[in-house]
Amino acid sequence: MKIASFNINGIKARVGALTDWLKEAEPDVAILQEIKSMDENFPREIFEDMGYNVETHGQKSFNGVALLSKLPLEDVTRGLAGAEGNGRDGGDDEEARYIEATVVGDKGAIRICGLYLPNGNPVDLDSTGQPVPGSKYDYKLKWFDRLTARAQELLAEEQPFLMAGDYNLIPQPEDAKRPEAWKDDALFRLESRTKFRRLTALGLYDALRLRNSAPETFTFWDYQAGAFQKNDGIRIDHFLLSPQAADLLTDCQIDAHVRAKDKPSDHVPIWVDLDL
DNA sequence: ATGGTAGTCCAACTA
Repeated sequence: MKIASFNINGIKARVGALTDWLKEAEPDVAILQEIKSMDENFPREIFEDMGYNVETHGQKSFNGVALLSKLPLEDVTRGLAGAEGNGRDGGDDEEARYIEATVVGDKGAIRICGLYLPNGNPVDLDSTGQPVPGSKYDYKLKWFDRLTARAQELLAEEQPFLMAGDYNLIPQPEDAKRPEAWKDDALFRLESRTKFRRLTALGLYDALRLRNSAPETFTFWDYQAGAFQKNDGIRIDHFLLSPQAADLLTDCQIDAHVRAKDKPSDHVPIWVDLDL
């Protein structure tokens, strides 16, 4: 079973690039981020005509996640528990960033968690260096805590699951062409990386690093300053696998060539193949 | 320090 994640940066602008890649890559499941569309405006028929079931969790203009699957999407849930009602998440995930569903393959089921973790910039700190409550950076760090809580719940079930998407997080210096340029950025600051490390330390596996130790392996290149041509990128789109899912992993790849096509997203797809 | 690009949807925000 081939499961892919792709931050498409706007479905309206990406219908062509997305359908081209789907035809070429033929994933069984595609986890999408930044659809930037309300549910009723998502062009679901285009993907249904390609044989995909479609579940969206959208909002107007910003964020928004979706699942496309050739197999039925069961027990779909939208939003991540634990919102605080701090005005930014409205107490119930005002920002559409999370969706879950179960897919059943020939050899068993897997719970698929699709996420678009907050960017977190600008980093807003008080005089003691603590993130300002209610700031974007604070929201990012708290969102990590909520995701970690959900991972703990799922790990207790001891079943295959994965959490995939745009984590807006550079795990290590080798995951950026120019790590020094990111040292004070919410994508690389120590508080953010500590949260990511705490999540993986529960016992989740970074699928790419189970299969690939090649240098300069990135999933995002800024549109500006010819970043892709210089391979001035970062690795921020990740598949984290539960132990039971990691046991099924047969491959993990990044489709970097997609970034060189017409009207590309600034992210490229990353996918895993599981023996399911 | 600014502006460089892109998407959404026409003002400004997000990345």
